[in-house]
Amino acid sequence: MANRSRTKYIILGMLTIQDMSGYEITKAIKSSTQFFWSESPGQIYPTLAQCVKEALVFCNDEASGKNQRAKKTYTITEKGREMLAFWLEYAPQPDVIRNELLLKLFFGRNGKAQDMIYHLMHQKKANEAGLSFLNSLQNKLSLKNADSPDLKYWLITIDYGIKITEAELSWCEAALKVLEAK
Amino acid sequence: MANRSRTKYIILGMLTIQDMSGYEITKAIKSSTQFFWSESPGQIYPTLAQCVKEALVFCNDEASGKNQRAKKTYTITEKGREMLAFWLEYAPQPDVIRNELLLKLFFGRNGKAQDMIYHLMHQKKANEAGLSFLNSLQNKLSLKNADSPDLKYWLITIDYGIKITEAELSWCEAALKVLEAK
DNA sequence: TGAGTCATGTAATTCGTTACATGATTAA
DNA sequence: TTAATCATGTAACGAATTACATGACTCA
Repeated sequence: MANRSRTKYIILGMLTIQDMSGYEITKAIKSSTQFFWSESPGQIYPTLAQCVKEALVFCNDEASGKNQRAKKTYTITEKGREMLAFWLEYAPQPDVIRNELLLKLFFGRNGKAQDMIYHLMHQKKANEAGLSFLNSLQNKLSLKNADSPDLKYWLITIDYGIKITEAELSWCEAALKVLEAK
Repeated sequence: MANRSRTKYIILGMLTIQDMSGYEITKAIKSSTQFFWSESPGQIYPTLAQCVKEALVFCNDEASGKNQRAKKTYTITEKGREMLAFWLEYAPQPDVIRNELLLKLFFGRNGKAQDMIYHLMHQKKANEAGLSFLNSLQNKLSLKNADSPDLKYWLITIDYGIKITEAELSWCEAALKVLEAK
């Protein structure tokens, strides 16, 4: 089943916010969607080139003779907007879920309880850091984009991050209690 | 960076519970770890063969002359147990997180609000079903494995599922309120 | 006798990451 | 001047899924 990749759509989506270069798209993903969607640069650049070929985006080619590695920015085309809208209509496909911490815990009795406790403490700290990142992101976004039609949707995704991280944190604490008892 | 696959470890782990065939391992994964770890049969069989080659598991070969497709069961070896224990010590590696529902919502203003509401309602139903599955799994496991040293760990993973699903459910409801409010 | 499930395995293909190569610009 | 970051891109590789091929057993 070909074409299951959604790199194309995150690129198109990012370009609805503003014109960007491949590098900027990569950075934008890292700073805003990282907690529910990630992409590597080695995926972004070829897909971007493919989007140009399909006329979904337009390349504002600044390639002067001198600088071969000049920054190129991309603009989404009408066709690109249509493709994005079309994709949005369809039911999201369930993604592979893989959580190595859970897998280790599931087989935990074959290892040292102390190691499991250590893994959980590490996870707890990561959750605490994640929570403070999400809270500051929430504030920053709300202030900077008060008038943006995107804001409502962005806040929904951040709310997801916060609720899930809080739940994970409370699970960590409960699990630690179970393993530390006795 | 080779050998990042953890299929080997889930196979070894499953074989610490009891001897199983490849088919049974696949089924066991589907019925117990599916909500945090999945594997496809096309991954299980070759990895199982590899484990035999590395002497991590032993094949109880019932291959009589007649039935070429007889069920083969596998037993974990001492070396396999060591390998599993070794893996358990190490900090879990962060796995790729991909949530297409979130990605669609993030770019939601480029689509119809009604579609986003529909996607969320679908997710809400899936969470409700998941919750009832996890609750019955919790009961079944507790009764059937009351004396098993694995039980404590298994319940921790189920508790994760329940807490996360509940959080997702409450997020769905909150998000629906935001989007349905005019 | 036909459907469904039990059961094992392979091949093709896709997806995506990592590592590398290259070079410009900027701030200490 | 040198380290960091900005910036684009390719090649090699690995992981994993899907689809397919094969065939036995069981139950209605």
